[in-house]
Amino acid sequence: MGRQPCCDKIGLKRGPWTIEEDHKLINFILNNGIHCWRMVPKLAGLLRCGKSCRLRWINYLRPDLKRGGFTETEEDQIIQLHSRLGNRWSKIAAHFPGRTDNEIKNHWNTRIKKKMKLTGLDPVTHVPIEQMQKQITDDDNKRQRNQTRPSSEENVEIIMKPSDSSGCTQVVSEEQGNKEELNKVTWDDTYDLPNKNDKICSDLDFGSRMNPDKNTSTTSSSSFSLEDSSHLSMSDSSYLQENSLMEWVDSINIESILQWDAFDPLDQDLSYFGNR
DNA sequence: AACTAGTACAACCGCACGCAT
DNA sequence: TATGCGTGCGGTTGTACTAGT
Repeated sequence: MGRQPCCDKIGLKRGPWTIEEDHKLINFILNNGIHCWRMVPKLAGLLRCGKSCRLRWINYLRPDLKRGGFTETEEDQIIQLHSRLGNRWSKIAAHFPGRTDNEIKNHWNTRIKKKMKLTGLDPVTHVPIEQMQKQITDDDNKRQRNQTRPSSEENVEIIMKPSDSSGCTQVVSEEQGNKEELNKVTWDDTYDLPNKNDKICSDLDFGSRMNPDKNTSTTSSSSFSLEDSSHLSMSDSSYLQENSLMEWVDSINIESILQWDAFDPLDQDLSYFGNR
């Protein structure tokens, strides 16, 4: 029997999120934390699938996100980590608190790849392109001479590891590479959001997320369509852009939020959240 | 001003994994 | 052991925006 779809897509909204949806999601998570993503849209009153909510939260709404462009240092670190870990963006992102795997992946594909090509490095292997072409030619010659199938040795996954700051690489085993994944940062704290609410709110600058320094109109407008935002008055818009989430959260009528307790089928699981 | 190509990034899709039953 | 579920991950796509002509 095949796998069921993650959610019933009929009647669910797709595409860019509106401010209203963002507010509902943030509101819900800050008040209840995250227990089951599949239930989040239902309980938060969103016509989205849980997966979409999770992505929106992790990649855009999470309070501890660091917005703005990558620094040279960060780019160098990404290159080094990519040479060790390959396209394992979540592992790479774990070394950059406040950055998401999606963000790093996008930055890699749009900027760093090109930058590396310009400097003569292959973005996949981190080996100088000339050297790689020579290697390919050598391998082809070898194969033609041997006329045999590749040995199992050739199927072993290798990781290119920078041996020094110059960007030269060396080969290490995957096991060795994994051992070097130190200081891994996880986002498990998210699950304790109700308890961390104060800290999050105090650290948060919602205005800067709505109006990131890099490209003010781009990021905010891409999160909701003009059509969606057109119903907002000027005062609404400036409110959204200039006030912190703290103020916004304060302005919420908590009683109007759908409570977990109101969701009978979940009664047993809801004990997880304790009494609010 | 209008059009086009390029860029950046949010969002989606499908698969894999871990866990519970 | 097999199956189903929930979630995480990486690849890809869609689209708003910008720069160039």
